[in-house]
Amino acid sequence: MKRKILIADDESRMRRLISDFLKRENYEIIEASDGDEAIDLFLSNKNIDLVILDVMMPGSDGWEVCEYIRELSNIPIIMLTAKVTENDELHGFTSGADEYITKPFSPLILVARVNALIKRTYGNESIIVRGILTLDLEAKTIIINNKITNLSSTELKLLEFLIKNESKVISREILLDNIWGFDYDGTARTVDTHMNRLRIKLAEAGDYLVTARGYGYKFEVV
Amino acid sequence: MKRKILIADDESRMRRLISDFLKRENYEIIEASDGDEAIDLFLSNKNIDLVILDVMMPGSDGWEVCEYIRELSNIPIIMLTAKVTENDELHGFTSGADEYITKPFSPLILVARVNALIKRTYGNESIIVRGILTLDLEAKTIIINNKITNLSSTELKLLEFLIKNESKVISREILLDNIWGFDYDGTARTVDTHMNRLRIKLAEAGDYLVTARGYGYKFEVV
DNA sequence: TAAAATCGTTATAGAGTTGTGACATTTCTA
DNA sequence: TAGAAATGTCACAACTCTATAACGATTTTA
Repeated sequence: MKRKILIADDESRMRRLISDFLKRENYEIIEASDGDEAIDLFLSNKNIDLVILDVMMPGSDGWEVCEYIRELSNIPIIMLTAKVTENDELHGFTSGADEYITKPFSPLILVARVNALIKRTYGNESIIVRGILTLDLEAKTIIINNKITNLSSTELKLLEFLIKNESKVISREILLDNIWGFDYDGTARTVDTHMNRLRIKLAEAGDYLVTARGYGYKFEVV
Repeated sequence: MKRKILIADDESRMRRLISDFLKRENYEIIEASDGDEAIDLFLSNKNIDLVILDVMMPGSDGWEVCEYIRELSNIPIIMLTAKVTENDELHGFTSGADEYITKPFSPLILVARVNALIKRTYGNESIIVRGILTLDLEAKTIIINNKITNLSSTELKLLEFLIKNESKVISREILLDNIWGFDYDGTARTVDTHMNRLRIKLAEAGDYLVTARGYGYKFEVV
């Protein structure tokens, strides 16, 4: 899955620099040129995975943006500080940022920190949350509205596969190949039945399993 | 069990910051505003589990407090240093601290270090309590509703392994590998039989051993 | 040494899972 | 709007997996 990163810096050259390096690492980049735009973009893009904030920006500065975002989410945040002053330290502690990088910095350092933070945060995810649905891969259960339901082996594999291809329509053939195995030669109707059973177990989250008539199915949080 | 942590720092904002983050992790916090108070509080609170000391403090500084405490106890100690100097390193070696964290630091890093140190120090305790079940690894017994039952070697290893992987489903293969050994080539049915025997011994806590059909077993306090 | 405890295996009944076909329902198209 | 195509739903039979008891072999304990 391509991770989405929001960068806020008022210097366009700096944004471009960071953006280029991160795109090379296969990240998707969203750029904001000041603090207020950063907040706007954060709110309108619901699945941003990491935020990089310059401290010095017109309008809301980096600290304000950081605190604002931290109110809403535990998403990892990296602060770019021109020089660490006493003030910055105090800000940093209370604003909830995860990492600090002092300007000037080597882009490679930045990339390394981003990679590390992404991995630390999402690397060994055994619990996947999408909307009101929580999938616990270790416990082999789903939780919806505080109700725990067991998933059978096929159901789990099916749901996991669809979530990992979130928003993409997957054909029955591909589902059969990936979940039942390439040599499996049963009918495609089998997929429908299992989707039906999954929807029943997903209950209020059943709508997340979307039929794409003529193509297959996709997982999408409505 | 709630672990008790003593924090000594002369900056109240810093104390509050650390305290907030650790309380969120369910630690109980005791705050000292200088080195002498830290020593007082350490002596008057007999069951402190970990100490965090700022190096720079009026009165007795962090190193002195560290050495003092180390005379009395092997309790884990984390030092907060403004910047690591040659001198600090030398101090560090002789004062007996377990960890160093350089300011400024991310609160999350601190929390992670504290968690790790707590686990390293107290993680391998010999009495494990889960719900109505008490497992005594040294006595090789379990206690349920005041009734003591002996566990055989296999039963003990099985129960311990499952508890240490609480809430995670463990396959029979992994259980066989970890408890019977990699070279063991018996049938997976053996696990079932032992689970059955364990459940009988666990009596009212038998439900803690949950069958995950198609996957294996997990330990979970209901 | 005899009795008791532990252990691995096997057989079997029962419970959960799965695939399939039949039919109902929805959606698309001419 | 009628018919075709695609999908949803249900029931059932086949299949797989698990719980449990019983047994013999081995080890430990009294």
